[in-house]
Amino acid sequence: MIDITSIPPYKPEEIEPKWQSRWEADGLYHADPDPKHTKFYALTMLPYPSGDLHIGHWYAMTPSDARARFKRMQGYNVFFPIGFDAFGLPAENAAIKHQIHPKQWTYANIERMRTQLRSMGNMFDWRSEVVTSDPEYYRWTQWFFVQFFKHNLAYQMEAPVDFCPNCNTTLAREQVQGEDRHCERCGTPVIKKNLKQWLFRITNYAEELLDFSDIDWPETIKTLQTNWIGRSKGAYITFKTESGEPIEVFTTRPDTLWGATFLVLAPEHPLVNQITTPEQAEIVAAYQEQAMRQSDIQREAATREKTGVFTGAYAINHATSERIPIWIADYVLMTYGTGAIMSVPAHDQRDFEFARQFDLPIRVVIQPEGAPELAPEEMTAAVEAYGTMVNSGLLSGTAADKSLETAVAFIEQMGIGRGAVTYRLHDWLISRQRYWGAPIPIIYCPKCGTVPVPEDQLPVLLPDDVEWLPTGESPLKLHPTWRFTTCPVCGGPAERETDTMDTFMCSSWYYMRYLSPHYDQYPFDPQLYRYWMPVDTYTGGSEHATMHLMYVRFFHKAARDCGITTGREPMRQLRNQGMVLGEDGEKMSKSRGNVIAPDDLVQRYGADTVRSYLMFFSRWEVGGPWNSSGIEGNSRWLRRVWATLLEPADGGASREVLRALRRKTHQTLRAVTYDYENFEFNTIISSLMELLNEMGRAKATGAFGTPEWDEAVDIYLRMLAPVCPHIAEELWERLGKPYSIHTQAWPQVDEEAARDEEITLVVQVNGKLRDRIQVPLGISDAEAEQKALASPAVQQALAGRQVRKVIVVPGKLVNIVV
RNA sequence: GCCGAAGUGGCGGAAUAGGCAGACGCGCACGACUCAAAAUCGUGUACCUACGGGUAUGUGGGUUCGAUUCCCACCUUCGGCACCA
Repeated sequence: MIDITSIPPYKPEEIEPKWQSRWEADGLYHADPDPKHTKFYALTMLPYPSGDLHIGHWYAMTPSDARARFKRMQGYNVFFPIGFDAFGLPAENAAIKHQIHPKQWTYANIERMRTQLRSMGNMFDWRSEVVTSDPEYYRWTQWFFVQFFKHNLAYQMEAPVDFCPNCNTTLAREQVQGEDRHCERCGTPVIKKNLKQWLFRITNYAEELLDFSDIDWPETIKTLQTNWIGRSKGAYITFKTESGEPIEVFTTRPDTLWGATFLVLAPEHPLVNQITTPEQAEIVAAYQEQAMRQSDIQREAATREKTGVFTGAYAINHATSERIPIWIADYVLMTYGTGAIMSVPAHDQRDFEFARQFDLPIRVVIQPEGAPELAPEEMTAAVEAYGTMVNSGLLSGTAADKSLETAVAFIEQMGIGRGAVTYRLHDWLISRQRYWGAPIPIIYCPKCGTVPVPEDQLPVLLPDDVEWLPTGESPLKLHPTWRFTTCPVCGGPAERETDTMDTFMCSSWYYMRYLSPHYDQYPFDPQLYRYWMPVDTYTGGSEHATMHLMYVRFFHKAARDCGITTGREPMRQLRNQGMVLGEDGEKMSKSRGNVIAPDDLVQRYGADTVRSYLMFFSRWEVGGPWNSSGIEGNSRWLRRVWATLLEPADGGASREVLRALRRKTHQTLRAVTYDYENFEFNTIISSLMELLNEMGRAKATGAFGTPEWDEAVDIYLRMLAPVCPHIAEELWERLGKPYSIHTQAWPQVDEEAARDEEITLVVQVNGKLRDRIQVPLGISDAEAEQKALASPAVQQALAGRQVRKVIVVPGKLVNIVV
């Protein structure tokens, strides 16, 4: 009899901290360049130190860690670093609310989160840790700004910009979201403010950003970025006012030029005041003011009635030599194209509505194929389809498929315009009127103008002795001495820029700093850069699609053009995880009381169980609601792994049982290898559960202690190690295998062992399942057909009917058609 | 309105993708162990059935010997965009 009590119980609370300290002490996860191994840079998005590691962090990081471990066992030299995106508003809000310095708040949170992160048992190389609010980090953030400034990729502009009245700062276009145009961080609707701000020329890279050919990124992210960039092909066309003032418009339909019966300018268009006639001046001014106020409140839905006023001025349509009126209307946006349009009411719905509203002429110049002949007075909507050009002078009769290029050629020949491409994308506004960020390293000198801080004077340090006003105004502006300095060029008195940088700037290059976080000659050690870059796999949330994930691509390309980086893209492969919801299916939030705290789970079940459940409960890219009883299943599974592998049993299994055990072991290995590679984490766990069930059955029939059993155990632990690193290490040791399992090689599939000897042949009659018969592998089609027809169940289903056709799918199925 | 993703048992999901629908787990039911309970182990678990079989992967069509998988139309949910000329 076997003495069950001799088996020690599985105690994750003991083995997990034990192994974590041992791995740490041994530097097990340190990655250094090694020419003998292919490098693999695995990266998970760095967390913001909000105070507590939440289940979302675990969900993002655990599968990334498991896959990094898998890659390492496959023989890659894997670098898997971690850090903190430590600048940002919450720290400052805490400062204002609780009278605690943002630095103190941030660094205390980081300390706490480091401990929590360690409890996950990830293979982070902590030597590479980066904190973006450390002066030795933001020195180089500022340095990048200076390089961009020198290469004319950073510039200052005064314009109406999006401003969050709650966060008290300007925002980039990407950080304004939704129909009500609210702040990405706090949800408050933004307002427009006329301010002088720093921007990066991301629009220079619009075309290159649309090219995803070098990278393996999810289609959804590529689509979101493509839509955000919003490329439109068309033409610029210059009209002239009667007094000879040029007005340039952008259109995607140069083929409709002959139908342009009026022009519309945005109310803020700089030409408006110049061209407005004295009689119209008052009404135009009133409209401008109203439009200004309206954009200050909120932009309304697209369905609202068109408004606008006539300027009194006329322009000449060079194509028709016609005199056409110039209007202003708020449906034309100053921020897109040239802020002016040619209005073609017959072929653009918005222009149509405007023309009907104000009784402006409508002229048909496109006749779509198959449509009844269009008559302006009968139209109830614009016809936007392409078609044959009509009423278009020399170009009349041009077919739909040629109309665009023919029209552009005509316009260019006439010298009134040119083919062009515009983008919806705006330049990246990086100025923030906040304290807790990297100061923009610029000095304003009354004599020398705008001067970058010399590189050897970086970083521009944030002063510690600051005070917050309840108004939320940046303390840097109010600091008694900090802003006053001397000009680095002439030495005269000068002032510092008091704005800090968007924190997305900090997170645009951290993957380079990880390589050498304390290197003080350059943002990174070039030798390490050559070895490790680019990032091979990047993981994180898809909510960053048009922010971080676009900025980081821009940044890398811009840095390349400054001669700093190489390669077109920073991250070769991207995968996004979904979100863990509360048990009620809603987003977790303190106010809802549905928050699942990972620390509690670790205490109750151990990190390995939490890890395996997170990888098991849903498709990783989808996520879903937490289930408190679901995790019990994973807890049971690991206890069963423990018992099945450790508890001895009697031997004496038959050859068939052992053969079947080997087959299942290697089939599982094949499936699990595929799943790790392809981010299909949930089926890794179910395959491991299945194999354990099979091992349990084999053990009950005497497999324990046989070479086949030992092989199954060995392969099992190696497959388990990336998901549950602690229990795998502990069992590995208890079974007398050499430390550490995490430096072992990934096992090879023995295809011979994995091969089925018998297969289940599915027999259908007219596509309906009638029988399943066991046949040897490699059976001929004729034999399969014969066996299928011989089946009594099939004979019954055939009921004596004539067989018309038999389809045999080798190794799978026979379908008999009658 | 435009762009994109997704709809499979009571629940999470599987089916490497035209070829056995529901793997694995949760839950539930029954049984074993126990004075009892918990834990553990075992068995069962899509629906209907006149026990022959029939019906099922959001709905309706289509292609095919065969469709969760491909095509068309529609419905629902989620995400993005918002008069972008």
